[in-house]
Amino acid sequence: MAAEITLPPSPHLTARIPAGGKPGIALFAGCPDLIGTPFAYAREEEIYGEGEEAESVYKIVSGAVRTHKVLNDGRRQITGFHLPGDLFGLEQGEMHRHTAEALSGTQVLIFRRRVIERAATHSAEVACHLWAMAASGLRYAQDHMLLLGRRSAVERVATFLMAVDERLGSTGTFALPMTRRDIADHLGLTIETVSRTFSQLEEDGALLRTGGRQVSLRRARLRRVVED
Amino acid sequence: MAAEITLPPSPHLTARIPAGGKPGIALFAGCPDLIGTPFAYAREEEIYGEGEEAESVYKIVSGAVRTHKVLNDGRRQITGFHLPGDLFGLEQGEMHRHTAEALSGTQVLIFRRRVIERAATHSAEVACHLWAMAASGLRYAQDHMLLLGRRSAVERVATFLMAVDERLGSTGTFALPMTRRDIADHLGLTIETVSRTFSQLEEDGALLRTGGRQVSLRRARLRRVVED
DNA sequence: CGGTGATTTGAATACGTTCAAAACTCGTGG
DNA sequence: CCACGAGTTTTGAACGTATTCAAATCACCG
Repeated sequence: MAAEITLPPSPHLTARIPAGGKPGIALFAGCPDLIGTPFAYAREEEIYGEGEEAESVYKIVSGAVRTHKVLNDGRRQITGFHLPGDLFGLEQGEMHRHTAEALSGTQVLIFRRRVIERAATHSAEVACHLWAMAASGLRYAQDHMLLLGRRSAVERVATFLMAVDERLGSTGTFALPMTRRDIADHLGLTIETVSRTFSQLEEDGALLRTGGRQVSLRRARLRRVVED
Repeated sequence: MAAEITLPPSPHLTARIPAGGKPGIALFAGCPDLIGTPFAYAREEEIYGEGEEAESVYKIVSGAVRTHKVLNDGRRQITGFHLPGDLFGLEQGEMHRHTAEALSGTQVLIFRRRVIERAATHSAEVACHLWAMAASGLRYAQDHMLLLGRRSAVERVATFLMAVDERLGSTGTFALPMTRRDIADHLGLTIETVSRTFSQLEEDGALLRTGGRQVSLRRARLRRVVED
């Protein structure tokens, strides 16, 4: 399934690339020696699976990726969505602790984990970068724990929409890069509840749906829903 | 409230200290230059608050600590419990992103964050330690996301009991160091649901309660409840 | 334009919550 | 040593939010 051909980049996300300057092929801004190999995955293609040996680390050039964990009966928790510029698959340990799949056609740069790890043992700068990455993931995960443990369905969906808007450039109008199922599995809800909540938010004038995944947010109203 | 006197260490937790050898006063095993100052907190005392400047990092010598986040209406999510040998309060950034409080009388070693951060920029070893800490926190948080987003009340409580047992030495019999409210706020439940779930697990023969917080686990049965 | 998968909507159900009160623990003082 | 009292935990009953099961509608790709 993996294709080395260049896939057409997903239209709603590529706009972000220039925001951080050209992504280049280096892992970190100041580390020209950590070079990645370009690669591409098709929509819904698995990039790596939970339990596999963590050989590679990925940086998104275009497209979008989800990472998740599953229980043996199929219940799934999406631990994160990753957009252009984001790194994923960076584990500290030999194994991947979740599965990664492309949401849409996705171009990445692939780095060898061993090389990065070795660089970290020699360079405090690289190691600090790795620390920063892990710390930022930790902040996100802890915020999400609060959302999953203590927020209602409307609050979860409203929070999610505002977060996606911000990561997509804060235009207030965008196409969601993921399905209702993905949203549900990220927010700890069912697709039906997510759908009903979208409808409710639309009735309340907190958003507008114009066909499919396209949404326009009324940010002030959404903020009032979350209210913290 | 903060006291420099030596408090009697909490009896159910101190047994763990020898497991990792004497904790000493250094932050990491191989870094004798990062020295901590002993300090003690009383039961229920706040160690630091969300939003405060993160001046210090703490390593527990005896006792136990919880860290949490709150919404403005009081809903609380406990992001972690910390036992002897554990580090907490290590942020990457100027601010604490949660509140830390002592569960019982707790002795800690205090380190200056600035010193650690500066050491990290010079020493790849220190920086790698910090990465390892953050990565281990991230693994825990992501596992907990799955629990909060996708597991039932019984599964959450059973998972929690097994995890506490393991951290307390895998004896199968111990006193829970935290209240029902703390457990509830960690598992995204109410105290009533936690209590009812304990009762149900006892009926099912998965555990035995002998007064207050003392429990004896039937691990095989608990494992069957979680079943993954 | 047809078909397939995604999304929305509806009705019934279930799980966990809320509100209320009883029972139990444990520290304190008589 | 026992009794008291405050806080914690347990139990009960009614309720509500999100889930489940089912079906209709919509969007998009060929």
